[in-house]
Amino acid sequence: MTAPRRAVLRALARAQRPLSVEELHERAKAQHARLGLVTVYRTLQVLEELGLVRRIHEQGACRSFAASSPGHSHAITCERCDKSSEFNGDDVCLLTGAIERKTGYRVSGHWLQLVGVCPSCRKSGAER
Amino acid sequence: MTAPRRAVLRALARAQRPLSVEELHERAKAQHARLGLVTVYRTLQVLEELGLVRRIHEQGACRSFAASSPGHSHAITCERCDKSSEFNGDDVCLLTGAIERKTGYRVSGHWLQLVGVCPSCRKSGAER
DNA sequence: GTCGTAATTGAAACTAGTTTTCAACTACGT
DNA sequence: ACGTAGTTGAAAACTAGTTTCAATTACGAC
Repeated sequence: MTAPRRAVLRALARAQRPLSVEELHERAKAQHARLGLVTVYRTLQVLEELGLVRRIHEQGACRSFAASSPGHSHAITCERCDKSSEFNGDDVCLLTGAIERKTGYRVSGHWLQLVGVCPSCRKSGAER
Repeated sequence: MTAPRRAVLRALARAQRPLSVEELHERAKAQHARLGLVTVYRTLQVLEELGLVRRIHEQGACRSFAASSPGHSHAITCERCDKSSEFNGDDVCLLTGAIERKTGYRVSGHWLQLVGVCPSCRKSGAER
């Protein structure tokens, strides 16, 4: 555990929304000025393997990352402010039985990404 | 609707698994020899907007595409042979209520990608 | 505290993937 | 057959991500 890695972790932990590698680099440099972009990539790779970070899949590319709690969970991202939260994913597991029956596949894994409007944007913005 | 586009569509329609842009280019060239890679990119973009093609999101990058039927559905990909199928996604919509209560977000969209073992691989391979 | 080793770092070079540019070409309605 | 708007492919430009390598750093053994 080195200073550069701590800087990346800290920037990720503080973020309220998924960050691209570039953004993360910018922010983490506040903690550790001579941090290299390469180290951000490498640190993310390690953290992803450890399950501490999740990649956020979006429409086109999938280049953003967010901190993730251990255990089975999914992310929901606000379409207005990009803020990202997690929720427990056990409900989804209940669906696998139905899906196995429908498709004939044996389901071994899944992931789900949700988009919505977060509570504070619901208050401030016009309700649809 | 031009010959190059037809070639791309045809290669996609025939594929039993998601294809990368390169693979698609290779296969579509069988129909239209001097097809440019750029055209494949452009055609995919158009088809994606029309909802005829879906991007398959995988562990690391998300670079494969598969034909998709219109309407709300999700993809499931076989982890052994990569074959990809679709299924109706109405079940998942039932979850949004529970998720809205849990997170406070208003859910406006989602997508789900599943991984599993397809029927024919289940037969041939050793059952776990 | 000092030493040694193995892992980590950052810069630069490199590769892969994707987009833009632009002149030539093609589909399609007139 | 003609005109026009949209499409095409090659090359160049660009972006994201990876590899290489010498210098640096963490950390356990002494």
